[in-house]
Amino acid sequence: MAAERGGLRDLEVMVDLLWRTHRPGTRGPRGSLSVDRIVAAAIEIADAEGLGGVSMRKVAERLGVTTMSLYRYVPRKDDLLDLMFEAASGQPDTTDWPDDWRGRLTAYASGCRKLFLRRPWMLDIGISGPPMGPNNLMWMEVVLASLVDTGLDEGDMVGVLMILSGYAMNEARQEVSMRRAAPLTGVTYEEWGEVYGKMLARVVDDGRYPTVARVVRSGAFDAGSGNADEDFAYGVGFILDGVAALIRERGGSDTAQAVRDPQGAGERPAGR
Amino acid sequence: MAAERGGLRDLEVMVDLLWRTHRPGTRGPRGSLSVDRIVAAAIEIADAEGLGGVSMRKVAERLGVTTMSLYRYVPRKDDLLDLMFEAASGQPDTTDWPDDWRGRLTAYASGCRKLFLRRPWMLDIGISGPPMGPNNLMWMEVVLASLVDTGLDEGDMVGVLMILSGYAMNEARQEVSMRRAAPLTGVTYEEWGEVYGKMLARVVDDGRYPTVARVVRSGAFDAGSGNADEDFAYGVGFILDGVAALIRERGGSDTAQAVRDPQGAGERPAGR
DNA sequence: GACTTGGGTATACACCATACACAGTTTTAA
DNA sequence: TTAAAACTGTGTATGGTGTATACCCAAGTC
Repeated sequence: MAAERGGLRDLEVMVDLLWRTHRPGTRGPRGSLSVDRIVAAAIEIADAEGLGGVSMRKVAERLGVTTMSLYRYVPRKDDLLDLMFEAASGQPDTTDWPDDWRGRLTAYASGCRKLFLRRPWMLDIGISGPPMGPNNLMWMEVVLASLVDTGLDEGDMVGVLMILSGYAMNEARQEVSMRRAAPLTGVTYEEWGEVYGKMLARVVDDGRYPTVARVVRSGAFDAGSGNADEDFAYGVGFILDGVAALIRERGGSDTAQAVRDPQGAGERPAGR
Repeated sequence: MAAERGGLRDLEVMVDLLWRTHRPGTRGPRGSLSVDRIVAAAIEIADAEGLGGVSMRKVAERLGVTTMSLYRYVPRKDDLLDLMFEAASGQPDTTDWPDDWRGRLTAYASGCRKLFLRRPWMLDIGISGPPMGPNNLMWMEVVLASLVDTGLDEGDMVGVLMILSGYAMNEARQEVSMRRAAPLTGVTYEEWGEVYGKMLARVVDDGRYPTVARVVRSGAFDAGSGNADEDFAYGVGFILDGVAALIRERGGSDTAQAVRDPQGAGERPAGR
């Protein structure tokens, strides 16, 4: 499905869809459907069967209407997918976020990851552009706002955002793909590292991959061996160390922040 | 298509496919096709029409055979996609890579990015697991090997690899999606930042997104305004600064490496 | 020679997104 | 009051998709 995504798409229309800004057009009969109901139905299916289970037919069926009636509300299926992504993102819940930038960015990253782990199908939707919906923009807002007092300029902030969100998405994708493979291959997520190692061992020990072989043997790929959450936090901490260094370089008030830092930043979990 | 990827898949078979290790089975007639030819044909189509143009029928047509004959060589279309990804990756060309870890990681990242920009359809293939093919493993090998003398342990090395490759992929994805949107929306990649800003301005200035509004106004999103390559290099440099800090923390020989560092690491391009 | 194995084919199925024309309903304009 | 216009949902149709199944035939083994 992701193949041609982003190819043909009217930006203005999409923005109207994302923000539900629509001339109601008071002429004809009031529609029985709504973008909200369609998206909700599609999300229910995706939650139950994965993104592959989402077809226009099935969405329409669930709503008790014909397939084609959906097209009165959504121009193309790909647009529906974008709307699903936006809706499933929801507003970030920042109620128990700490006050310092480091804590907030940590919370953001783990919030992203949890979201993707809860709704793995979101990872199957190819992002067709920068965030434009209210929810995704709010996620963006909370990150950027966390960095606003650090002395970083806007370009830095965007860079940090991209690196962090990219990492969260990547880690989630990795974990999800392993969990998905589990049912058939019969290897659970926790055993994956071992299996991966065995798989590679059959093939890698020809001297062309000495470092890979060494790393595999070291057990560094045993993803689930330790706590996956800890591994993730370690990676995030690593990135945030970089951010701290950048802040220092830009002459920002890093020390003040560092003192307030609640987690042992450079410390990495024993398992890794 | 990407929906159910990784769901049902026999790992052993896939490894055999990726490494072309197959009992030739000398009994029946020698096949006129081969995995190589099939993958090559599929890649030609993807290069010309994008991943959406790749169907089993069209691949078969191009090879002058029936659709179903392909299934004698490739169990499922998703497997063919994985094989395409592996084949298109090719072996990394490290001939003019520098010797220091920083230079090598920089070269790796930009090699990744260039690869994805040259073959955007690779980004549309959902990664179904860790790298297992000879080419992708070699990419992994060259990165890990670059870090082997830095004092980082294996877990660190894997973490660095994931962050860096994830960033490269993400940046490429962003750029590709903008370029793809260009034909219809009429906005070129270079104008995207401006358009994005205008789009958001219509909707964002309600006080709920003060930081986003500010960042948009600052022009930080004007992706093409400066040199995209420079922007990317800046992000990579930022990550590598973090790596350097980690090396220092682990007691590795960072100073020696830093001296050999060919690029002004912390320096960021003016455009950003 | 009989038998096994595997390659390529033909057919068929279920499903997909979506283009198009139309019927019914509601509001607006004349 | 009437006619036009706008809008919603339906039915039908088109041209695709991945792949299961059964088949025929060539090539090697016994």
